[in-house]
Amino acid sequence: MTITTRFPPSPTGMMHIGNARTALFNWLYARHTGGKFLIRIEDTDRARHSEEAVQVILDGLAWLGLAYDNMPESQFANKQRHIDVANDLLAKGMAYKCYCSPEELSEMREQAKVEGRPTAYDRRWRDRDASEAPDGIEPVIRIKAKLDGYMTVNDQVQGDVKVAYNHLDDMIILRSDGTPTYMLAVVVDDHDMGITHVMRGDDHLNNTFRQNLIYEAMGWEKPIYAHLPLIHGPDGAKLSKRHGAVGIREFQELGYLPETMRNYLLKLGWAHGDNEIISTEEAIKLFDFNGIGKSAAKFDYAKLENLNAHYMNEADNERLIDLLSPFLKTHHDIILTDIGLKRLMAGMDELKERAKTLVDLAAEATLFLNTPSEYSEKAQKQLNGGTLDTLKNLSNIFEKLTKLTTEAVDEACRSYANEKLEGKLGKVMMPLRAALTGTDKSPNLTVMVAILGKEETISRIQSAIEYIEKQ
RNA sequence: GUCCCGUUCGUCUAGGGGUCUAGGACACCGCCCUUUCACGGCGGCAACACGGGUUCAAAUCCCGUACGGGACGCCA
Repeated sequence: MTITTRFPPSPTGMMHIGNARTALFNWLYARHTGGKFLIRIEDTDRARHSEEAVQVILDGLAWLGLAYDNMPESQFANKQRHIDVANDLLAKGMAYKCYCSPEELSEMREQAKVEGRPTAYDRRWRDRDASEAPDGIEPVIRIKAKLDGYMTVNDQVQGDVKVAYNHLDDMIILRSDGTPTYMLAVVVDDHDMGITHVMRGDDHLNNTFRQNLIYEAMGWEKPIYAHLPLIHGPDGAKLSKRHGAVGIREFQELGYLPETMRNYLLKLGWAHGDNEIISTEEAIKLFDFNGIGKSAAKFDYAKLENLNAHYMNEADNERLIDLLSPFLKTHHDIILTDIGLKRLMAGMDELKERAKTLVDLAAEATLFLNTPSEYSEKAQKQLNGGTLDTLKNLSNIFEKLTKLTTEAVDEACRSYANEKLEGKLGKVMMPLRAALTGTDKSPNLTVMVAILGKEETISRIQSAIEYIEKQ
């Protein structure tokens, strides 16, 4: 049998990082075993459903590079099949009609709470005859759970987990309006799609027992389960918006690379010895249930950033420039010209080594693309009467050089420092940095000068000289 | 309240009875490199939740306690 995993998101308008990890693990396992990875959209809640919301999920998967092996299936489309199964169960006596109104049920739960009993449905209609049904109430269909013994789930992550059958309630499988519930739909779809391995969040562990009731009643083979611990925020609570970015789209917009996310998410809850940097190819080779941890992990934004710096540094220059374009546009309102493109290509080795995210990279790239429009406070301190001569002299020296290569610039700056400034290179470089970039931090200046070229370099120095003279 | 799960440095984790004076990574601190910032190099700080067992020997196995998390919908 081909190993088949699945990712069944409900279209909520965003793809939570936790779901992204679930998708990644399922994808990895399918690739590792040479099996299949299927997508199913859990869109049975029609009120909340929208095409855009579905697209957000699909976009997220595409960005992460998780290709699936089917046409994304709609759970809603399988509605009739779910209903048929419910009726089948009813006919077999494995399910029954319950005529409780929602009000009656909540009353029952209230009462149970007060008395300290479990709040599960008390099976009051399990053995009653339909003739006792009150008027005007459309029944729901509930599954009949066994009353004795225990169900054991051999979870690939959690180990053997045992629950008494009588703790499982007779859950609703078909609503009073005739629509199937999630519990029924997942089981039927997973079975029909030939899902062999169900990997999902820990929060579904309890559901597993109830869902297994359906597998057992239908005589279907149950899948192998693996329940992943949840991802928490720094404060230990379920990761949510108040902790910072949680949607995969947000991470994209913050300038993280997909390979970073894959590596980080993989390591969050899965480990292979001391390996930290794991390529996707390696991950496919190594991924297994053994490496999955049992406890919830806190999301660490600092570590993510560090990893991203690593992958940025490794990334291909042309690809980085492609990825950078939208950031230049949205953050700096820059559209790359031919000259800009050339400068970035020349400076990318220098730039990418320094940046942690594409947002950082865009900001630094700006130094190559834009003439400074203002000088930062620290830059202003470098531009005064004391450095005016230095800048004027540098301008002349650069003017006379036939070609501003890194070596030539370096040589010129050093000998100027030796002759006029007691060998203090910083006294040459810091004013030059301020003049060229408008800041006190920048990539290697000799590289910058070489990339900017004679005309642009001298023009920027001249602007700084004018600025000083106006003071 | 009921049921289920978890607990190793601040964080992610390695560890599956002796090799653990508990290893790695991020963060933090210090030094070096250096024209700045960053990178890089070197070094440092820092953890087996607690209490009982089992055993010659426990971070590793068992039980309990505490704490944390999750589930208890005609949502998915």
